[in-house]
Amino acid sequence: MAGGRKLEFDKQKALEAAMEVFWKKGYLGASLSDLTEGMGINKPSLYATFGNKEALFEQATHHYMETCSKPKSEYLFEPNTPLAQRITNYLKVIITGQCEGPNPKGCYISLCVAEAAGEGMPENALKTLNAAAGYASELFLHLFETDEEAIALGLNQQAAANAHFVVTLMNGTAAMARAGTPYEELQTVIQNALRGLGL
Amino acid sequence: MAGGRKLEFDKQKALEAAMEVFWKKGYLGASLSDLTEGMGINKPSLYATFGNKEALFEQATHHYMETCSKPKSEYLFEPNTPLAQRITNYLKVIITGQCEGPNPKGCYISLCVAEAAGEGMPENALKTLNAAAGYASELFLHLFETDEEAIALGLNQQAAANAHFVVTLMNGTAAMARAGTPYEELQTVIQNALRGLGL
DNA sequence: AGAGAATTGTACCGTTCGGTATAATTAAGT
DNA sequence: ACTTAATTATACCGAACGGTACAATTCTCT
Repeated sequence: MAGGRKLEFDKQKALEAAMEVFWKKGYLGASLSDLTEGMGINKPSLYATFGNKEALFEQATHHYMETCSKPKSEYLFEPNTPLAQRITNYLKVIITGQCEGPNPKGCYISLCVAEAAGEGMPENALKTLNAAAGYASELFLHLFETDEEAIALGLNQQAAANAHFVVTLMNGTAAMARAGTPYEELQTVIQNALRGLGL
Repeated sequence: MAGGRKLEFDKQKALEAAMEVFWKKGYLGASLSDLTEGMGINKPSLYATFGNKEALFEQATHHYMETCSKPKSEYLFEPNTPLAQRITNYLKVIITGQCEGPNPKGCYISLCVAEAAGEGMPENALKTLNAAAGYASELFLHLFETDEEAIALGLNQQAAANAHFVVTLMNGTAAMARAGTPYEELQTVIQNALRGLGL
């Protein structure tokens, strides 16, 4: 006993489109008109499929982390690769993602976190965002504390400070990329970053 | 032949308050209700005194640059002080301003530039913002190209790249500060930054 | 074919947005 | 005291906000 009209759009494609809208406009900056237009559906379909704006944001944020953020972390743990090379590769692909390609410039998370500090963001959206925001810090903290070469180089002694440094720089490249700085100009900071870590 | 009722508020105090509202909420995020409430005046007074939201933003941005941004640059040109010390002092006061005090966390310009990339910002506000955004880059470019000690250290050879590095990091600390990172955790990046410059 | 379930488009809800018209105040100059 | 100029408070404008009711459409199952 079932039936009913079929969905006329691809749920995953629509979520991807919503992610791009939030990426470009932020949570508060993205209106329902922006979203429905970008997703190619109308409001009742959006609400029936994703709940409401806040729930859609949570799903879009999760999608961003899973498809754009987390996969890049593999570069940091590539076997048989010197630490400096791994960090270089990681930062290169991060900055590339911030500057180039079809996606909006900058970092989805960094933008929305900046927006969130101005208040006006609903509670669940904040929780989702805070969870995502801590990911990069924990990633580098874990790297500097447990990586064999990092320990040999003494980076584990000030693992937290070193992790803060890299994450801060990545937030900086995100801001610069969003402001329009091209990859070629931004990529040079990788060398400074490695020197700043003593590599 | 004059006369008329006296202004019941301090123009400069009101502009200062408007600056804080934009600093906290961004341009689009700051509603007229936010502004009038923060400034302690009502809408007709705001429009009579400052023009409209966009004109008020231009004046608030100018006020920010003159009172918060530019004065700190003196630390970079303090006589009889080693370059590393000057940069350290500058970054310390910058990060302090981003993390502590009565003002909103982070950087006014960095926030609004991030907002501007999402479109929806009026033209004159964009122009004002772009002019302000280039200030820090030019400052460090000028420092690395003309400072005696910088030249002796060879920092002028890659002056643009080195300036980009510092400015990128400052945008990063602004983002971290806005997200709530305290001064003590953020201040450690200064050492990494100096090492990254070879100092 | 017909009944029931689900999605669609349209039109609307109350609220807030940036901005303003109007009229009541307050002051200066004659 | 009276006119005139400027600021104040209130109330309002059309548009856009997030969200929803409703009816028409499209499907599956009997």
